[in-house]
Amino acid sequence: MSTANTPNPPNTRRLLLDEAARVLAEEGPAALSARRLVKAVGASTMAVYTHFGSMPGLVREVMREGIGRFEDRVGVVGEGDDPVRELVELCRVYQEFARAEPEVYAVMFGGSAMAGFELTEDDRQMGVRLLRYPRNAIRRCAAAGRFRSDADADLLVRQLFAQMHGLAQLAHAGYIIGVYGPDDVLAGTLRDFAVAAGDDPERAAASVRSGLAG
Amino acid sequence: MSTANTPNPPNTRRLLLDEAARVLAEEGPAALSARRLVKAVGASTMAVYTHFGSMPGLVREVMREGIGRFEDRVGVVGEGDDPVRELVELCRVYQEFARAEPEVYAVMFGGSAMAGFELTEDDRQMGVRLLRYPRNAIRRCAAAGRFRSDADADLLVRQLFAQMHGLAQLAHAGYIIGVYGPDDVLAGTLRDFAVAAGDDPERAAASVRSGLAG
DNA sequence: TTATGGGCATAACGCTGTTATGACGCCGTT
DNA sequence: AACGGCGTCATAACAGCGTTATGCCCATAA
Repeated sequence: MSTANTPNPPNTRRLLLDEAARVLAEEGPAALSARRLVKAVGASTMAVYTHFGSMPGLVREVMREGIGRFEDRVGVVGEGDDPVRELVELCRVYQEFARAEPEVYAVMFGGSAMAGFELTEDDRQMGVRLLRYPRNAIRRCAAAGRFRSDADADLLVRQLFAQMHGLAQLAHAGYIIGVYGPDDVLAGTLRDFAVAAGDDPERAAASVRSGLAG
Repeated sequence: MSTANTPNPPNTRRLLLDEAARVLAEEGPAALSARRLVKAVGASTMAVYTHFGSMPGLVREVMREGIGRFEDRVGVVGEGDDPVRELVELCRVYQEFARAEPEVYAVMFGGSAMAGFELTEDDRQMGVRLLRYPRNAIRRCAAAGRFRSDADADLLVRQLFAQMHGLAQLAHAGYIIGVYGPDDVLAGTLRDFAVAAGDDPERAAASVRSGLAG
C-alpha cells in the first residue's frame, strides 16, 4: 500500500476538493469548472482526471464528503428520555445542514443537474442509510407509547424524509416566504407528524418546542 | 399591434419551444443546447437570441408554459361535497404533473441548475399563485367541520406544499424505493395531514382512498 | 543502476453560450 | 410609389467548457 490515502503533503487532490467545495458554496454550481479549480490550486486540467476521472467524479467526491459531514452532525444527537424530542432534533439538524451547505445538499438528493452528474445506486444507498437515525427514533417513540404501537416506522420515515427534503429545497429556492417562514413550517410539520402518529397534541407541541430550541 | 403573438405561420419561436420541451422531457436538461435546437428547426443560433434573449430566457419560457399546463390540470378539479377528497385530488394532480413532466417541474420549483438559469421573483409569484387552489380547499375543509375551525390555511398549505414537493423530487431522484413506493408515501402523508388538521381518521382514510382513485 | 509507474504540463479536439455584423423582407408612412 | 424602420435571421467569430493523447519528470522497487 502506498501513501495514496494519507494526505501527509498538501496534495493536489485535497486542494481541489476544498476549492471545489468553496466555489460551490460561495458561487453555486454554475461557477464550478475544471479550469477554474486547477488554476486556483496552480495545477493543470489533467489533475482533475488523474484524481477523479472526470468532473462529475469530482462532484461525486465532494458529495460523499458532504454525506460524511451530515452523518457527523446527525451522530451527535443523543438519546434521552423524550424520543419525540430526539426525532425533532434530528429534523432540526437536517434542516441546519441543508441551510449550511445548500449546494452540497442539493447534489446529495438529486436537486442539482450539475452538467452531467448523476446519482449512482451507491450514492442513493449512502443517502438512504441516513434514514436509520430517524427510523430508530420513530421506533422508540412507539415503544415509549408516544406513537401508536402499530406505527409503521418504514412508512413514516419516508413521509418524514419527503417533508424535510421538500421544506429544505423550497426554502432554498425562496418559495417559503410571506406570513410563515421555514421555521414556522418546520415546527408545524413536526407537530402534525407526531400528532398524526398518535402523540398527544400538547406533549407533541412541547417536544417540538424543546427539540427545536436546541 | 403586429402579428407577434398570433402563431399563424409555423414560426420559429413556437418550433424552438416545442423542440426544447421535447428534448428536455426525453433526454434531460444536459441535452438542451442552443445549437441543437436551432439545427432541429432549421435556423441559426441567432433565433434563440432574437426570440428569448438567451438560453436561460428560453428555459424560462418553457417553464412558464409548464406552469400553464399545471394550472390547466389543477383547474379541472371541481368542488363537491367532500372537500378533503378535493384536497387529495389536487395533490394527486400535483404528483401526476411532476411525474409527467419531471424536468419542467424541477425548473419550476428550483430543483434544476440548468446552466445559469435562476428563478426570478415573478417566477416564484407564479408558483405561489398555484397554492390558492389547495388553500381554498383547506378553508372549505375547516368550514365543513372536517378540519379544526381554527386551522390556519396559510400555514397548512405551506406544510402541504413542502410535503408534495419533497415527495415529487425524491421520487424522481429514485430515493423512494423499497418496501413503500411514492404512492404509499403519498397516501400516508395525505391521511396524516388530514388527521393532524382535525379530521376523523376513518373519514380521512376514506377521502384519501376516494381522492387518489381518480 | 535500471525499470516501473503515478503525477502532471502542454496542446489540441469538439462542444457550449453569446454577439457583432450585415442582409433580407415586410410594414406603415409620407 | 418610394421611403424608412424594424423584426428576423445567416454568417462568422470569441471565449470558455470538458476531455484526452502525448510525453516529461521523479520517486520508488528491483
